[in-house]
Amino acid sequence: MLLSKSCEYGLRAALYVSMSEKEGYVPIRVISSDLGMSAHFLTKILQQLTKAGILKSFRGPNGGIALARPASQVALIEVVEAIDGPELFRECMLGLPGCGERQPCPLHNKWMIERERLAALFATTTLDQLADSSEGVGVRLAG
Amino acid sequence: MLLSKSCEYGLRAALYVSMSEKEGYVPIRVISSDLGMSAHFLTKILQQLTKAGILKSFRGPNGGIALARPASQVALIEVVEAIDGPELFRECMLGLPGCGERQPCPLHNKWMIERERLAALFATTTLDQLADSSEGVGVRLAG
DNA sequence: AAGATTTGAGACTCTTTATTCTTAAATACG
DNA sequence: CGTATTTAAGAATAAAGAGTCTCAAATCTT
Ligand code: SF4
Ligand code: SF4
Repeated sequence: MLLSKSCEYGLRAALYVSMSEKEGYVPIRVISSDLGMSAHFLTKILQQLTKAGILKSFRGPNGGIALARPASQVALIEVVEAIDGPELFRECMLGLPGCGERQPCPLHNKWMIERERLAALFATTTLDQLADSSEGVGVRLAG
Repeated sequence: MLLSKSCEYGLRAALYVSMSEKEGYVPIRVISSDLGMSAHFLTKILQQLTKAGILKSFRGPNGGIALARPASQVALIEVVEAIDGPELFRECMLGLPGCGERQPCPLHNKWMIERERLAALFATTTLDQLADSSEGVGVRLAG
């Protein structure tokens, strides 16, 4: 699995928030309901994004979560690394320590290229790029 | 994590076998010792490769495992799919069902390209290509 | 002030993956 | 035959990930 389930949920929720037209905070309950997730579980995941400075939260009635920055300034890689950590973009394919530092295997070069492409894809894609797509059709975020 | 730990171990062991110059069967105990793995655990993993027709095994003294086919005819993707299954090369990045069939997000096209590149990398690279590398220096398979 | 709403934090349970352990089956050799 | 060697199979345990539950803290409304 490329991304953990928590990470998938976090990304989908972040996209949901960036797509919600209203200005204020969106209750987690609403998000979880719309995306078919457990509210408790999603709350836990979104706390990680809040701690990472990607989301901001507000308690009480009319509370919820919102993007801490404009969607155009949140790259997907920030969400991924906040939840799954940076390992995916740094690890050796065979799980060996000190990737490529000594005796790199021929796979190394090819893998590095793919890994960098993957990192670039996540780093250059922002939430608003996904949210603005589909020309009004709406991005599918639930099954 | 791109590949499970079992899969990493299986790949490393398969590379080890394809690099061992001797003709006969290599005892799992020797492999596990050289690669710093538990013999019991590796045995279990290699059984999956044997069942998949990638390795052949032989019991008793002078027994062990060997490639069922020449290393030049074993693509890495076979090992990966025998252990981790084909999900990695088929799944949606956000874990949504029916990837791309309806309302594909803009990430979809980019992700499909990367996924296909990844699949191609595993599909076109064979064990002997890795084993023959490093011009005698030897491929590093242990930490 | 009182009660309702909503996130924060953490304990807890369940499931999957990782790892170890035990026993059986096949093979070689004296 | 009897014993040592080695894989096969599967139970048992440990660790990590996924998901649930409880309670506290902040905030709003009345
Ligand atoms: S060279 Fe290949 S096997 Fe060695 S650390 Fe890099 S990716 Fe891993
Ligand atoms: S379009 Fe994007 S989000 Fe939708 S299924 Fe394909 S990869 Fe997943």
